[in-house]
Amino acid sequence: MRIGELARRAETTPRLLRYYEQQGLITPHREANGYREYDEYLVDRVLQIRGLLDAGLPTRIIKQILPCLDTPRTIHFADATPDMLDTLESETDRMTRRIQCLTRNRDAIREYLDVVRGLSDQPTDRPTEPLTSRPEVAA
Amino acid sequence: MRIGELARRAETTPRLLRYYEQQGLITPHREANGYREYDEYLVDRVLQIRGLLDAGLPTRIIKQILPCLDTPRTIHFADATPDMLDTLESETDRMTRRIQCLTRNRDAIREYLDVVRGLSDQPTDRPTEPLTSRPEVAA
DNA sequence: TCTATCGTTGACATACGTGTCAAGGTCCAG
DNA sequence: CTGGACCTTGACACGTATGTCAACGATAGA
Repeated sequence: MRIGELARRAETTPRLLRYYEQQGLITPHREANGYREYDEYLVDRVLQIRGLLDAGLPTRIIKQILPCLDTPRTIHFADATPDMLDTLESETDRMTRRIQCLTRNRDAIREYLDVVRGLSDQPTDRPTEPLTSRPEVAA
Repeated sequence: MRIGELARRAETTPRLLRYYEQQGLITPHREANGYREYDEYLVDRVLQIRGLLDAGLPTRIIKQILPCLDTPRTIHFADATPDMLDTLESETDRMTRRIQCLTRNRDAIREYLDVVRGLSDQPTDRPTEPLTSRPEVAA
């Protein structure tokens, strides 16, 4: 498929697809007329790239981890140098920390929302007790 | 405490603390001489900010969610406008998606690392079978 | 054939988080 | 009093992910 269709299907823009290509994340081949030609599987790949980008990973790292994400699993020995593996290892650690941070904070926001919604749904007479400490009201 | 100490304790730089202040994330008071004076609790707060930043959230959003993260829980009615709550709700959704994306990809990398390590630890004669499909070797 | 739509490259622009530097003020130890 | 460590503000710079625009080529439908 061509760049426009991929952009639509992967919820992005042609501009960004060219950017990802320039960063080495995807490498479409070319039609005779010079148009980029994208394989079907790139729809998911681009979605994946965008997810990782949104999660805060830089293209530099994404480029390194993409080869590990192939399925059916293919081992790319060329990429599997020892310090490449170390990079990956520490990157998974960072990802774990991100996950923990996001989870903790998301849950805290949820709890806050629950309390606020609870307060506004039932006017003022319910005890609002499942809290660790009595909520004070701040202007 | 002053900016240098906070920077050290929160593993960052004075530059960034001033930036976070400018973005409205923290508001130290001032000593008589104009020096910024930070409360103790800001060490954790800054760590939290940095975690969220690293997880890909922009300061704009972090600024909105910080008031929800107070503990003991304090409800800030001033911030609890209906569309503020909507923002928070959709932001928790985005965070959930990020978490899923990070988790999926981290696990995939882990699996990859396990396979590679398995291959190099035991030379070549073990079947390497817990895979969904036989790993091919790509140059 | 004309025109609209899509593609190409290249350049410039912007937002954001961060680094770095300059010019100067504060404060403490020697 | 002086030197060094620390603080102030302000400015400029950079990398990264994006938007946008210009100038041009390709393609398909009226």
